[in-house]
Amino acid sequence: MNDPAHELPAEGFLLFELNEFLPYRLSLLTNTISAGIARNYRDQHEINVIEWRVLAVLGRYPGLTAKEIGERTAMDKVAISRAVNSLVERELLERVTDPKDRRRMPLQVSPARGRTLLKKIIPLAQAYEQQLLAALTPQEQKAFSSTLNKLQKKATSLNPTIQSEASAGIQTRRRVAP
Amino acid sequence: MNDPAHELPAEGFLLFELNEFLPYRLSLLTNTISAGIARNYRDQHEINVIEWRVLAVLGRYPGLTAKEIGERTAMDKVAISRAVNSLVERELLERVTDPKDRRRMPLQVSPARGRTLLKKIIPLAQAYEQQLLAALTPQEQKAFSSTLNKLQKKATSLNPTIQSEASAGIQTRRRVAP
DNA sequence: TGCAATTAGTTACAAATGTAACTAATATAA
DNA sequence: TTATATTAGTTACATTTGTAACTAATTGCA
Repeated sequence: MNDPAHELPAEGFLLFELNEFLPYRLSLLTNTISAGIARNYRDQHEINVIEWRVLAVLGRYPGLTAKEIGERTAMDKVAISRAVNSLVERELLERVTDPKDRRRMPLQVSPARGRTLLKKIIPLAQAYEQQLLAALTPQEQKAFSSTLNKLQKKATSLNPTIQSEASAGIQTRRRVAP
Repeated sequence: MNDPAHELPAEGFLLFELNEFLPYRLSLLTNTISAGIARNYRDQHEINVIEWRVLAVLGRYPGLTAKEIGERTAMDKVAISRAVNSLVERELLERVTDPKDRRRMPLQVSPARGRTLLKKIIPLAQAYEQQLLAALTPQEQKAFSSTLNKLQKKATSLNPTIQSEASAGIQTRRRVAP
């Protein structure tokens, strides 16, 4: 805003205001929203946020494997593996082995328990989202959505290493037995 | 029998799209940004995000106690305690005991190491923020900031229990020795 | 073929984080 | 006063999460 005050004061307090710092503000908002949602999922339905996301993605795209869920959601593959195992144990997901490639294990929301749970949770999630959005005018909603997309793109492009080790020649050497 | 389209399809996939779900989108953006920042803080300066926030708040408001930092930042008091101890050990913070109330321990960024570090990190944080904001027009920036505030307010109001146990009569009983 | 590299998913372990209970100091009020 | 409650901060422990290494299956190419 104002000008050549590029120098920080030599003494006294520093000018930086954490509360106006965009990454901090985003983090705070996300935490507030996640806390509310997570508590609800956990208390009412015994699933955590990762499990909810896995169910939601598979509800929309049946037959994805754990790997493909990771590609769609940018969640860690170990986290997905744990969530999937827990959901399969509780019979919320069905898992089969692809006979053409026995490493792949396509997943589906189980018609009985899984789908029933999703049909209960999805409307709750949508209602919560609507309550949040009610704080905004329709124009604000559209602008916010568009801005989120732009920031996501920018933030991704600014990040040093995301997804580079598999491609480049940075080999992940297996144990060497000489 | 007759059917308003309020019902989810009885079979096939469910309509819900995680990628358009606001809480998920916010979480994804925050994680992308935080990952970039955290990596930088950690690799270049050996501090984590909580420690960075503690330093930043104390740089602006010298003399706050751990408790007061918590009130300003909505961070957990145990997390703050750990961050403060680590920073004091590394002589980035100075801690004294308030003689008027010996439970309180006002904190300050140490003039030598602490302030030097902050003067290095603050401009980096600001530069990162500017790179993000460069994806937006000035009008978009203002609108986004305003919308974040509205959503934060709304999300806070929607949350069931935040900060209610200290006030209400939900006593945290100490051990009973009969 | 056959051997190195790659891939999907899991396991083991360390580091980070949350929760509850704790100590020490102060406040309250009978 | 003195006992009870409250407050600031810490500690102990359990749970969650991230990282690296691992198995099993498949691919690719010499």
